Amino acid sequence: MAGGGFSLPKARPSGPPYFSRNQVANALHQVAVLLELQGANVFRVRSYQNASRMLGSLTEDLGELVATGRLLEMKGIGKGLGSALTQVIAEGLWPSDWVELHASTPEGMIEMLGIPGLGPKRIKLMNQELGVDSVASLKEAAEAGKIAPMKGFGEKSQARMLDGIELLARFRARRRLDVGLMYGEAFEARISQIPGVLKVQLAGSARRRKETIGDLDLVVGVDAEHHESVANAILSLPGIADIKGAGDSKISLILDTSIFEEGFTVGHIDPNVLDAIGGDDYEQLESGGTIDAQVRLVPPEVFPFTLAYFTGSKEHNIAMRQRAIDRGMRLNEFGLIPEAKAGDLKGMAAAQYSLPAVDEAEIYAHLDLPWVTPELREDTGEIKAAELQNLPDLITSANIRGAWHNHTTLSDGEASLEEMAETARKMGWNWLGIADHSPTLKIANGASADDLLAQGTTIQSYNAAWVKEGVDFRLFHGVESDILPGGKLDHPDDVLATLDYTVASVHAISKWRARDELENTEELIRCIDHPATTVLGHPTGRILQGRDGYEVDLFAVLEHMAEHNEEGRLKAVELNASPYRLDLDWRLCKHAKGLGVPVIINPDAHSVRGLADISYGVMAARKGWLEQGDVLNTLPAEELASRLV
DNA sequence: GCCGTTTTCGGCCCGACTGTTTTCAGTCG
Repeated sequence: MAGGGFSLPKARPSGPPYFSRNQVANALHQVAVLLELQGANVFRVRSYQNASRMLGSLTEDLGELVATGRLLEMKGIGKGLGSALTQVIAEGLWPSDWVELHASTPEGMIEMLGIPGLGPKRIKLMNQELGVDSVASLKEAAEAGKIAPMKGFGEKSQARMLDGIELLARFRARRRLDVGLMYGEAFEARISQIPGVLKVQLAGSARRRKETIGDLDLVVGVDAEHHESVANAILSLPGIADIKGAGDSKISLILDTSIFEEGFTVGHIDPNVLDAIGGDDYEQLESGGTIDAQVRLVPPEVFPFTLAYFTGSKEHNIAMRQRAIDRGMRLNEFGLIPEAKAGDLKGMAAAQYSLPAVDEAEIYAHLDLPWVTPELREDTGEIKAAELQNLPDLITSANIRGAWHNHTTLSDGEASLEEMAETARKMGWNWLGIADHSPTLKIANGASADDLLAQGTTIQSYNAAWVKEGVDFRLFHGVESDILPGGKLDHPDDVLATLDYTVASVHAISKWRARDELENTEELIRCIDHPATTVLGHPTGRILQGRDGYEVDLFAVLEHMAEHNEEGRLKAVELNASPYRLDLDWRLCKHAKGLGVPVIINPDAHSVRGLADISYGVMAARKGWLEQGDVLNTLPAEELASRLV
């Protein structure tokens, strides 16, 4: 979340609107969390959460919604929130009870929510009884044995809290998608080889391709006669560091790196990314790493229901469940059960009356919907789109013909121009763009104008040779220019004019993070207005699990880019495909698409191996509802070239 | 706090597991 801090932002001086939609959605989320910690009615908490999510996925201008009063007509915005938000946007004043909530809740209590197994109720209780108000003071109290004697707590709870604190310190509780998939696929492969296993599939946020993953969910289909032997076999697989719990249908485990048959390495990481995620300690941390996994064992006829249920998201499930209720049925992890037949039966006992489904598509069909691909299951409009038979035809890796933002040994890449081109061709691409760093970025060995021009000459000669040989492949020549103060680019205009394109990116992260949203937004817009700027590179500078991006109103930036595109000047936004970045965030892809701003997925490869990171970008693009036509990588080389004039 | 072709009150998704209890609350997904 941009900004990071858990506080209500200051109103921008230029309002109204005094706050961006992101800021308001964030504030609502924070109020929901604070209300939980105060022990407020859970449904009241939920309405704040719903409103936050609704605003976060809105594509209309919030200021306009307030000005026209249409905000009050939106589902989830009633009298209370409606007038509060109107005041926030139109007058720049946060409601006094929100301010009071922030003032009266120690920040450490919010941090404590990140400890697995600890929720708002017990945090509140410990705060009242023991004065615990931070992770540090909780650790102290637990080590002193003060937690266990409390009513409703015990020795085990106390020990679990200490374990949880250690986990939080090591991994901030979530892992990047690439790491999660690596563990998940390895575990899935091992389970699939156990005799008696009919099916096994990774579910949860990994299947939905979220940029970070809390824990792994796997669903295993097994006949009753093999249930016990399969459960035992899973518990004795290599790679299991600890067994947290093992019930009849659910096994809860901690996996470590010994799950990988071929060992574990983190591969090449950019120095500036590495710095943000812990520097030289990172590889050691990751090789000593663990991840939580839950395995559900179910009979084969129940498998699709359990898979759908544990794929989530929670919000998507709630909406689906409601849809079932509207049709007189009950949807859960065991089945889709007509209420009239289920009666008072619960859980698995009711499942015998379930409508049959051999796969997820049949479950959706029972609810009059086409199958919804897991990436879209976030309750951000996919159910409505499915209902209207209007789901996007999502981009796939097979649609990708090339990418623009890649590095060579001219700056900080590990591979030569030739090696990069060769690998791209082997991947079946038709073109590749080279965009090495510009001079200001000394840490990345930014190339001088002369070296850049020489690189251009080499590229021309390669292209000429390929034409001669009848090879359907070409190189594009660009640069990744630092965005300098005033939104300026890092090369003279006459040098930039020799290039096919310019990727403009922020690298002076600490400086940008020290400034406010308004200044950063204006600076980016100035840079986008530079005639040579073609692509806005990694638009927020975030490093997942490392650092938040700088604050910027990307809605405003994208709207500005849209104006250029409408007037025929190509201004594309990068979806940086590095699993450490995935920036543009998928949540904003749909907005870029709606505005008509082209997206380009860039691996930002610093080695031949790095080109493969494109797959993470495609996952994020799919999650962001992008279709072939929204993404420049899908264009044939000549068509792309024609967009550059 | 929101919502309503059973509308202004009484609902709001629902089940598993854990650790604490001896009938249940808290947490999670």
